Amino acid sequence: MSTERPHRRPTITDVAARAGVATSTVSRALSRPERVNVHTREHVLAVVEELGYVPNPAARALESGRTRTIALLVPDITNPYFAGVIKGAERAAAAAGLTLVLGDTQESAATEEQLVRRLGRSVDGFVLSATRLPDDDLRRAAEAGPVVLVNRAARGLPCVVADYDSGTRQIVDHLASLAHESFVFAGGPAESWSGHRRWLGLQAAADAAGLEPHRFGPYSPTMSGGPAAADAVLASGTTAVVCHNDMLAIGLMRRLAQRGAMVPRDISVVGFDNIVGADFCTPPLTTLAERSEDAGARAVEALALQVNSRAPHAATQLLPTQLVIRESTGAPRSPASGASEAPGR
Amino acid sequence: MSTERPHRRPTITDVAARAGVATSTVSRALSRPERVNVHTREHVLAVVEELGYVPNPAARALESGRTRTIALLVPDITNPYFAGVIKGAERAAAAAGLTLVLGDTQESAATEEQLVRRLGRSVDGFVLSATRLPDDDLRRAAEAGPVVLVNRAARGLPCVVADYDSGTRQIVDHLASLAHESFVFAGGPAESWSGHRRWLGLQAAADAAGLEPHRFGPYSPTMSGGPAAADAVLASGTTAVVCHNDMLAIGLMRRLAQRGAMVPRDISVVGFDNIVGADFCTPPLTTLAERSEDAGARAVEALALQVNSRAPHAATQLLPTQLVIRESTGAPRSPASGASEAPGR
DNA sequence: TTGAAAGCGCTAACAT
DNA sequence: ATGTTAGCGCTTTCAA
Repeated sequence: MSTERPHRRPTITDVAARAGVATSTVSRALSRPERVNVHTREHVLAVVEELGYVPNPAARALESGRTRTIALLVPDITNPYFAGVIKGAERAAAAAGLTLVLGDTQESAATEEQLVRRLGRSVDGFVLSATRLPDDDLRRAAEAGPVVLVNRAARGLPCVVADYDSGTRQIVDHLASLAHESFVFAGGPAESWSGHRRWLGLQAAADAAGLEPHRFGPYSPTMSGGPAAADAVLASGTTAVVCHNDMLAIGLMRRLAQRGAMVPRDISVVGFDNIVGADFCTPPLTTLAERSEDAGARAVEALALQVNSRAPHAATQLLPTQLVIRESTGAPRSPASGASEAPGR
Repeated sequence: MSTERPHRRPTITDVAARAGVATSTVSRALSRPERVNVHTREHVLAVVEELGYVPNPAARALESGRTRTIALLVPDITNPYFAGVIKGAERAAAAAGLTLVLGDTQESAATEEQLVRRLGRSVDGFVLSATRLPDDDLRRAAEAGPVVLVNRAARGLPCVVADYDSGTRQIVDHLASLAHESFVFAGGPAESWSGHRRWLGLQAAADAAGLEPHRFGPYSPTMSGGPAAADAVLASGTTAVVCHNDMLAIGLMRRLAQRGAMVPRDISVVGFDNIVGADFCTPPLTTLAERSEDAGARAVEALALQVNSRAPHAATQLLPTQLVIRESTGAPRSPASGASEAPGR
């Protein structure tokens, strides 16, 4: 057993002393290798290696004002959609040499605002995913440092959003081709920008296709929002329901099953997100696939650009969406053969 | 439009000057309020408020050597089990005033090791969840700073683990009570400690209950591992399979369905984790529930303790497990009535 | 090409 | 109770 006292980590001074040079030389050898004699550089690097020296990021941050750390805020980590965003962001951050701090805002604007404030000084920028913050707060945040939005647009801020215009059109066209004449949109949180866009898109597409859209809700965008939505939908007698997201759709389908309604025979169900699980729930869910990992990755890349260049730019990146048709959608029962109104018998 | 130049953030010096006191007084007023005259304190705090002063964490970190940041490393963020761990960890970290950095190791020991090195200087400690690192590496990491393990035990390191002894007994007893006489364990990655423990527990419990256990694998602990496992299981003719985790179990059941095998009629399936999705897959999965959020939270709490007290301690926290019986398990077909061997016909 | 020295913003002795 | 001062580890002028 060696006398392993937890020895102090070597500092740049230690390296300089050991190498017989000034600290500034060590610093240069590390960050601007070309500005130091190749010979001394190699010597310095050898000592660095020998001592296992690693620069202290706090000291660097103090000097430069940048931490090489960015924050990603999501409404709910356990929602598989955001898990995808996180994964993509994590990968892109690692690739850009940035450290990723994660925050769960618990679907709350207040929590989100607090996190932005708390983390503001420790990070170089934010990726705000499905933020619940009003535009004003967003712009204020953007004044303090780079901000990139995911699935939310705000004038002057860069963002990565799914192409909901195309997506909602795909959904409505699908429903129309099945001969549905109207549908219900089971909405999510009122502050949800993507929910708003989805509804706008659905209305426009319905208008174009001659369907009649109705909006219910708001419901919690989780499985627990399902029962309320299902009951309302059942009571309405609609033939199709488009849900704010897959979690809600799955929760809704469970309740539907409990209440004896068959999907899609009695009601067709469509979701948004195409989360893991949408393919193995019962019945497998027809849903609009977004590229969540791509979204996370693109957002971080855009942020990295701003962090590095210090140049704010406000491009909007539109990510394609694609309707994945599974078994939760079908033709509505024709009124004449509807079991519930079968005469006689 | 105001001439909003992005003015320099106020420092402690600005506050001191404005308040007409020394910087140390400001510092004290903020961190040790009781050690400063109530009157001056209030004045200082007012100025702090007025200027919108927020301490620079980098400067604090440089001085104290602590960053009030901890890292959580998980093998795969998109696995709902780890999403739970992350959520719990995030909540506990916020409660303890710690910032949480997240790392996805992509099921790779090399990536994990790299992350530990890269983040080592920027965080006060690590929570390593289902780490793939060998004991030696773990101990080395623990020398550099506090480490808490989730679902992995290593001598001398604090950890939070699920009670697999009880859990595997529950599984085997359930299978035995259904009159299964043997079962297959579809194993996960060879480096997985929890996989190892699960297998050990299953063997012991099987021994006690008089069942015959077989181990197949390793398989990828994801849905994509399912097909290989399903095919092997089918070929073996076993009546029951216990899968390394729910993702694998669900992937396996899909393949089983594709190949025309009925669950549980032809084969009973058991998973580990009780992820979201285990309740709405087809058929709903019998699985051993772990308290993933609790695990994440406990681990962070244990880490916070070490970070604050600087006192290493190595307690093992055992989290209860509970078998959730759903519809993927049932009695094996009695050999006499087996459809596949029905004579004649 | 290299070295000396001045901070970055904050906290913690040490003085008063 | 408050002020003065010396760093924490690093980068960056400015000189040599």
